[in-house]
Amino acid sequence: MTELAELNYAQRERLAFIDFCLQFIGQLARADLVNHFKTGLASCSRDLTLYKELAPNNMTLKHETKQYYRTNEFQPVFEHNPEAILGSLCRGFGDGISQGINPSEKCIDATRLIHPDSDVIATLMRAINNRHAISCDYISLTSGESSREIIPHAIANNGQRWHVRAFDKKSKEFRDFVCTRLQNVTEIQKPIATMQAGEYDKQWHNIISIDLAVHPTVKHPKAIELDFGMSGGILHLEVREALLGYLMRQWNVDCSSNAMLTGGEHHLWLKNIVELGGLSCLKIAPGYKESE
Amino acid sequence: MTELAELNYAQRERLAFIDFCLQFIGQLARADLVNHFKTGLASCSRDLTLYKELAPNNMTLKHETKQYYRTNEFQPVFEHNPEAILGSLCRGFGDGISQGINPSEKCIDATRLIHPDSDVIATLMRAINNRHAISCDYISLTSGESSREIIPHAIANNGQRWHVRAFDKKSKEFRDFVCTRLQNVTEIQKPIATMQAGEYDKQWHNIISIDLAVHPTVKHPKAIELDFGMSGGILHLEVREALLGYLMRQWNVDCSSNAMLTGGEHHLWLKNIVELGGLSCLKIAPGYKESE
DNA sequence: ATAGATCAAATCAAAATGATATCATCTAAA
DNA sequence: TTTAGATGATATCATTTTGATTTGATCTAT
Repeated sequence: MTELAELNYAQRERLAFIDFCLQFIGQLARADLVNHFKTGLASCSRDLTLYKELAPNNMTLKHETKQYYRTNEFQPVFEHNPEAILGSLCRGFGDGISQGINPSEKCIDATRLIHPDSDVIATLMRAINNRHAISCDYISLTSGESSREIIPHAIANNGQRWHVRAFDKKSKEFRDFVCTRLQNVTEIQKPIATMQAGEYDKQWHNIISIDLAVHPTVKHPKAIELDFGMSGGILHLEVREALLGYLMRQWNVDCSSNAMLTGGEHHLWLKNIVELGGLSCLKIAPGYKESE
Repeated sequence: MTELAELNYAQRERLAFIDFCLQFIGQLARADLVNHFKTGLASCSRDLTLYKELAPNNMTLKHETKQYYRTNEFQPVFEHNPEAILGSLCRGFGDGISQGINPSEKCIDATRLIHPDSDVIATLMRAINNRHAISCDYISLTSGESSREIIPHAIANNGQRWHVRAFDKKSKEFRDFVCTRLQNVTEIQKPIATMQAGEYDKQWHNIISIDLAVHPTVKHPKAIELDFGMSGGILHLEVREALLGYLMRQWNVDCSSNAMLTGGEHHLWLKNIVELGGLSCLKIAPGYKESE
């Protein structure tokens, strides 16, 4: 009996592809494998035979259409990560290499309007890994353009934009910089000062426990419980302090102390806001009042 | 001279991995390849030699650290899609198969709080491909729980949730259903009526041209122009009518006729709102007034 | 009935891979 | 300073995987 673990990387990939197509498309022909992996026809037959050996009841060949079909007894051989599945469906699989783009008409991801430059990302990531500073020109929404030296230690998406978390030499504190607003980014090839390293970014490393509850104005709370996979109407999360405000804004979480926001767009309420005490990061959160 | 196109899928994948590591991490050791592809050490040496042949100036071996380093003359051999890059960095590459999860500390994607069940997605996708209806129990925010038969034709992410676009037999029109609010989903194995097919979903197929402009209240418009890659302060988009409202809400686009919203959270304004005429899909858009 | 498409299975040659041994280079500990 | 240990390169050979080709089966469409 063949075991999955015995197989090499390429073979497992092809079997995973078969598994995926059956589960999420329902059918599969040899030509699909040839197209995707640029492999020979004979290989496809072999792979299909191998898959049948691993999961005899997962598919049947219909000669009418010359395709394999998923059976009702289908049991996935591979665990497919839900987020990754949706990504693959949207992109039309890509080829695993350059993520080829055959965007699907049937699975459409949210429109991303902000696309960081990949050279900027590359330079940032290398600086992060090398523990180096970068010099750049930054355009702030409040103060406009200026040259900066910053020491980045992480990149994060706040739901809309990609930010880089970095020590800012100008203000001498850790801050967020929007990746698309960085220009002329250059890695500075020398060691950084100790206190500028990511380890000293308190707000980044401080993990905050929050309880999100269904907002009391919601008429059918079960819908929201299902959305967020809540048990007992509560979603418990552990969040970096530096990212908490963004999260609240992204999910439109009512951060008033008594869930007093109305308007219908708030599905969630930050239940333990009072216990958390004052947090400057919540300034941007819906309904948050600082002086309480 | 070896050409990229001559190589097989597995080899190209490994070379792409080398290329990616150099560009986005800056360094690479044989062990990284062994870990990722579960390959033999000798193979790694072969792959590295092959990569050197393809791009002689992209990396140098430093014996001090026994690693290869990206040179300043680096020219990527593969085109890496920006969105895919960030995904790979966040997930710690995965293994291309089950998208193995070694979440990175240095690259953090936005927190997804809503995770559609992969069996639901699978059933929906198969029904879409097979042009079949499904039966399910749906919990609506406004009207609560009910059994439905719907004919799905696409899945879309509206920035927060995954929706399925489907003909609803109950209301006899095309509507959006939140994937996480579907329960007991079953494919109905029989042909659908003509008018229920996706081709007849007018709002889905109607493509609307919109012009987004930097909101007049923004102090440093260049920051926003950079974010959205605008030329001349305008971002032109073609959007499905069915998704337009979500897009406006996702990006907080001021949809009032004269960009009258204040508050600082609006970076964009829908400049050609007047030309568009009344659109019911904009009901949920910030600042939209129906009777004008 | 027949041509055409697609699948399966078998065979053989070519290519890729894994295992192993030997050597080189550099670091870090003795 | 010397030496052990880690990691890299390279070469060789056996094994495995893959590609190409042929033959045969099944079904559709004409």
